[in-house]
Amino acid sequence: MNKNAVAAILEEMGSLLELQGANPFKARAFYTAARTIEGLTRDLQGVVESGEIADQKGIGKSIAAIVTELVTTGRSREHAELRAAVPGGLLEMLKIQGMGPKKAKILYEKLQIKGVDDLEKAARAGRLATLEGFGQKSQENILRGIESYRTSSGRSLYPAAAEAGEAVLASLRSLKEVQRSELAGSIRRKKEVIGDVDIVLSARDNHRARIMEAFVTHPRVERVVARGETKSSVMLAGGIACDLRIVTDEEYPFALHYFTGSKEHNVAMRSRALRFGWSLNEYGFSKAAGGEKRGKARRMVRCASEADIYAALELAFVPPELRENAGELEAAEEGTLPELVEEKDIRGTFHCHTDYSDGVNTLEEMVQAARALGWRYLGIGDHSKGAAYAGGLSAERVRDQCRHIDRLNASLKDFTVFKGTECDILPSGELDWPDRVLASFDYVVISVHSSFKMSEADMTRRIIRALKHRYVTMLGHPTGRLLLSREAYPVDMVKVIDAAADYGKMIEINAHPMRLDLDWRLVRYAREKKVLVPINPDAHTTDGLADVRHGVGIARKGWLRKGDVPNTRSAAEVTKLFASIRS
DNA sequence: GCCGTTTTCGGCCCGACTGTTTTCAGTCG
Repeated sequence: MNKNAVAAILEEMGSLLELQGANPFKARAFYTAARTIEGLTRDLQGVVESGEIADQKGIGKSIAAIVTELVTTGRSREHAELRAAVPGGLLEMLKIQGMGPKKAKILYEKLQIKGVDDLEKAARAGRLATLEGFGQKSQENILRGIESYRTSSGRSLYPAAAEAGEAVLASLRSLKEVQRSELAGSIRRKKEVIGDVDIVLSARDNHRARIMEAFVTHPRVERVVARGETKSSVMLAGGIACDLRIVTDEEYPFALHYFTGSKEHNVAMRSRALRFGWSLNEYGFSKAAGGEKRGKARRMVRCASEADIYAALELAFVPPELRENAGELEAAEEGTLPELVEEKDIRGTFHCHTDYSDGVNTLEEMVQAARALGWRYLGIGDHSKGAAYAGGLSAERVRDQCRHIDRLNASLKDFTVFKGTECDILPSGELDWPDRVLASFDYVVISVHSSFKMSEADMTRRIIRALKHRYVTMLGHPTGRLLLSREAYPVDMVKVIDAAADYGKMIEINAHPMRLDLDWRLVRYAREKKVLVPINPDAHTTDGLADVRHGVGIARKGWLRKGDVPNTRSAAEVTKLFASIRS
């Protein structure tokens, strides 16, 4: 059993424990362990076999035994017992907004409700409102929750959520009452998948009502979920949830920090604050209850910025992208936080399309757009012949395009167009171009565009075989996730990254808004394995080139420095890099 | 169930909002 499956089972065990009314801290221990397993980049089986599993943070004797059992036998007795004790449908009910373990438990015990369908029937029949602790409003909210659960996954890709959040933020910022404001939450942390949009702003107390009114009546708002003086929640068009929090300007740095998260980072920060004798919340530091017992209380510190909060806890400022409690606090304490790659470091990109295949714009238009971004080069990667659905080029058209690029290069000053291809990886792992054609490019991107339904083992073998090919430069859209609603094809990315490290190949971060598919943990793993990670927008239009910014966000989240991203290098250095990968 | 800068017990982050209460529990982030 692989780590994602193990993590999912631990997660489920946490929920089952909550549904049983077990000690909530016990349930939390399972959630924490799930997160730890999920974040492992080493082969879980190896970690289990060597016995190092029990050394992992948040995994003790009991959970180590469960994980070991899961990895070696594919099942866990304890999990099976929990499953037998709690109807599976209750787990699904927890996904409904406003429905937690306590309510689910009551509904099961009093009304024998065992799942979402039962719940809907009971609510429609008005049977929920008769229960103690429930009422007419709860019943209506539950019905609404069921509807939105069924119509949307409740999660968006980063680019869509960021666009919606920026639109709402921009109109709030136009109000003169607003002092400081920012998108917080997972958008600020640049997660590839976003649960909701969080906005934090500061204003004087007597201005809050007017700002809150502007927020809940914003044109993008479809429904107001909750409305208070300092906090409101709405549903934006497109099923994107959005929260606004208003604080005083003095509280602002604390609120921004708090609502940026992650939850795990916050918990670690609060624990650290307690060691200083302080309690940390979204409003500031205060003397911890029983502070004298926990440690000697120090003088309160006023903080004008997030950096001041970290400084007060004797930490370097942690960039939002790193706040996952994945080693960033230790690095901040030691002063070893990385200098992350920035958008301004990008000097070109390697995977975009022109009207030779399925792109919209001409070669010249794409080059002009790249120059307008201040770039120094552009790599073209139109589709190979087998990609008929995407206007794949014939060998003759490749020759035409190469000559076209030569002519263009001769006319350009201080700008280089690289000849590339996005070559299909055939189901066998062979490439869609013969070596003779591959040799005519400066570099080769390879991608899977067919036979998505292979087993994980076969897909992994297929990709690794293709990656090994001498003319291959980099792997394109590595997990193949096209849309959030459609799962990625199954592939063991840890093995693929290991292979890329062995063969000296690169793996792209595909920054296309619908295809932001390289998880930050894998990006970080690639860096640890010294695999170079170019950021490619997979642009099909001139506008699409600017999508590299989404990739930069994920790169930063994966702890990438400038040197880890080859498209921060000069054209001459890139030319050398391509040549060295080939030799 | 996990953990340890007063360690093998006794904590485990903390506050807003909602809906149901008449002082609070549940949920969420």
